[in-house]
Amino acid sequence: MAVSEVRAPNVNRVDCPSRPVLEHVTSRWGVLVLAELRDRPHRFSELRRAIGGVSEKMLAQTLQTLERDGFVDRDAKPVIPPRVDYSLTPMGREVAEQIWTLTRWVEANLDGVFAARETYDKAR
Amino acid sequence: MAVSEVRAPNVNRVDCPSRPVLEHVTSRWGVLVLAELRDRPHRFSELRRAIGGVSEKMLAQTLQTLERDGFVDRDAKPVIPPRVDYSLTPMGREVAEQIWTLTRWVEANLDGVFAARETYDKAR
DNA sequence: TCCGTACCTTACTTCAAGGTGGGTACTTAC
DNA sequence: GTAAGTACCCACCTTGAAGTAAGGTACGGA
Repeated sequence: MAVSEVRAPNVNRVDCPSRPVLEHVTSRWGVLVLAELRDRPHRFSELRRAIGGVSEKMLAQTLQTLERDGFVDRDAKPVIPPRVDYSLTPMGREVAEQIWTLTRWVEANLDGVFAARETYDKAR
Repeated sequence: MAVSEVRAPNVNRVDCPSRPVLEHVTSRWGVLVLAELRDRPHRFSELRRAIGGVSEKMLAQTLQTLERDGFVDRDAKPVIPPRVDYSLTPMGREVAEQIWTLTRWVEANLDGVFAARETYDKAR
């Protein structure tokens, strides 16, 4: 074994660097961006129109974070008017697939959640 | 077709009720709680010790939200001192499985993320 | 008698997420 | 000529999420 012990990443550790990464992909807008880019690349304003309620600021911020982490590829063409295409990297495609499954699951099981809430609320 | 059109749930809609649900399961502590409960039921303070950095307040709040949505089952035994066991409902087990896969994926791909960040940061 | 454990709740405070509105630089459509 | 689209960045301010701290209860042990 090596002299310096290399700790395996563990999200349960307060200071584990995997925490922020997980938070980026599960963030409010991160989830929706990844799910949306799953089926095809989008331009900035296309994404903005597709995802209801995102402000330009938050969309730009979210895309930057995801790009920095290596999930999103940004392709800026030096033309006027500006044209920027966002797509998933191979790594991004893997997470997006999982996120997408999760979003579809939630959509499909909404009724179950509502039923649970009714039971819960009636019990008090 | 029926007279009243029933819109299918769509996370991309601002007002779609699936949004909050998705936010609950992908919330900072929600993710970690679900992942932790995946392998076995936990008591409150067990969870608190397992998940680094949660305050009692946030853990209680997170558990309540997940219970109300029907993902977590709360079993409070009327004994002194209080004993409360938290476990996953069948619905909860389905999401937890996905969340768990995601967390493992992130842990396993941390190096890829770091590499991407280095490339990104050096480019400016 | 006071500490410690277990499972919370409430009040107070802080900090970051997010919204708003402005600016840029250029083009096409009205 | 003026408005709108494109893809942002920047500064300001509000809101809500989260942290901190303390209280509450019923007991068991020192």
